Amino acid sequence: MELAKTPEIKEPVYRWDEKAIKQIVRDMGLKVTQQRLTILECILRGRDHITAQELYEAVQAKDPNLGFATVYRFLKQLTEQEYVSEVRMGGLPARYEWARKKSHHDHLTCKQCGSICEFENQQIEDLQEAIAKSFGYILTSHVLELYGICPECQKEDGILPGTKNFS
Amino acid sequence: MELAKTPEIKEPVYRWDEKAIKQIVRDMGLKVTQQRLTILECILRGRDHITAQELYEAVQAKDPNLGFATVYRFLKQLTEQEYVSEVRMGGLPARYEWARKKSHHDHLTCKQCGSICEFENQQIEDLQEAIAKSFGYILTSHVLELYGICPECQKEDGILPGTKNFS
DNA sequence: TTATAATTGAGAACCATTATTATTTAGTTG
DNA sequence: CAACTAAATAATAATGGTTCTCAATTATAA
Ligand SMILES: [Mn+2]
Ligand SMILES: [Mn+2]
Ligand SMILES: [Zn+2]
Ligand SMILES: [Zn+2]
Repeated sequence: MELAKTPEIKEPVYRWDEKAIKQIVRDMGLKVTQQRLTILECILRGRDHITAQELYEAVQAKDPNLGFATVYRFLKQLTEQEYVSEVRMGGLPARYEWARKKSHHDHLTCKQCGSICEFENQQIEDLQEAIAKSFGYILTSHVLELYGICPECQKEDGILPGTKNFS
Repeated sequence: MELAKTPEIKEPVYRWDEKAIKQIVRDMGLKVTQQRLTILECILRGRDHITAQELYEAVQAKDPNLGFATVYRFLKQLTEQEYVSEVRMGGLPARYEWARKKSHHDHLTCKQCGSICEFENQQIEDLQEAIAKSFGYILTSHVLELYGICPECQKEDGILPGTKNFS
């Protein structure tokens, strides 16, 4: 199931205790509110590559009063300050991941079931730089998303299209 | 201004006369309607990397009755049958280009003014294949978009952020 | 020409995201 | 601790791109 040959350098979960989480919010120059702590907990301890909607649902479980806009607002701030990074695939809703526990990577997504592999490839990164330079551009960012059919879905001939486990 | 070191193999414009355009629609297995001819004319003779909205406006100039949904509908069919390809950048509106006059390419976009360079790089394509294979995936498609600052905008220190010429 | 299935235009619906605003609250200052 | 103020929140409306619905129209095959 978990075929992610990830290059992720995962910091252990206990790194993210109450105190550490509060410190993140302070470091961001924002007020420490229970809402922000709850949202951060869900991001740090929940699934990776989460959508705003999914995050909202996770957060709801802990605090049913926590509003919808608050999740989006805070997600935006986290993205701006590069605590999380936003992964956009086609016209689909954006997905978010904690950016500071992994090095830069791109994604390979199964079109059938949605499972995601992370990879990094310095050769491609270098080629991108070279291309930009050849046009006289200063490269500031890039999006590289690969789509395909994962080994699981190749086997089963893909009759489980609703599974969608964006791991 | 036009710095696009494009690899495009442009077929001359006169290739797209009335007859040829009608034939495209027939080849698609669709009925030949004046609306579809008008839309195709605008795609084939108009600017490249056009948005649905821009296309709609171009089409409006020729036929003010031609509806909005018709443009989207036909664009989708064209995309499905790979007559045009859809380029999505982040959360921005999709842009479309006639896919059958150029070979596959990716895009380098200026964040400031929006000008687009097209490039193809077989090395990157090969690496993508290799990555997918290494995870056991069958690669079906990919998105590679580079973003940066174009030479023009580097000069002028970028005080013309509204220019947006998605060439 | 007729029959019929495809196409159209208008507008409603949709969905992710952002903006607005009145109310509440965190953090500071005394 | 109490008072103050700027920041944050929840609810809700608005937005913008895109898709859907459906009654009316039209292209094509027989
Ligand atoms: Mn990732
Ligand atoms: Mn192009
Ligand atoms: Zn799969
Ligand atoms: Zn530029």
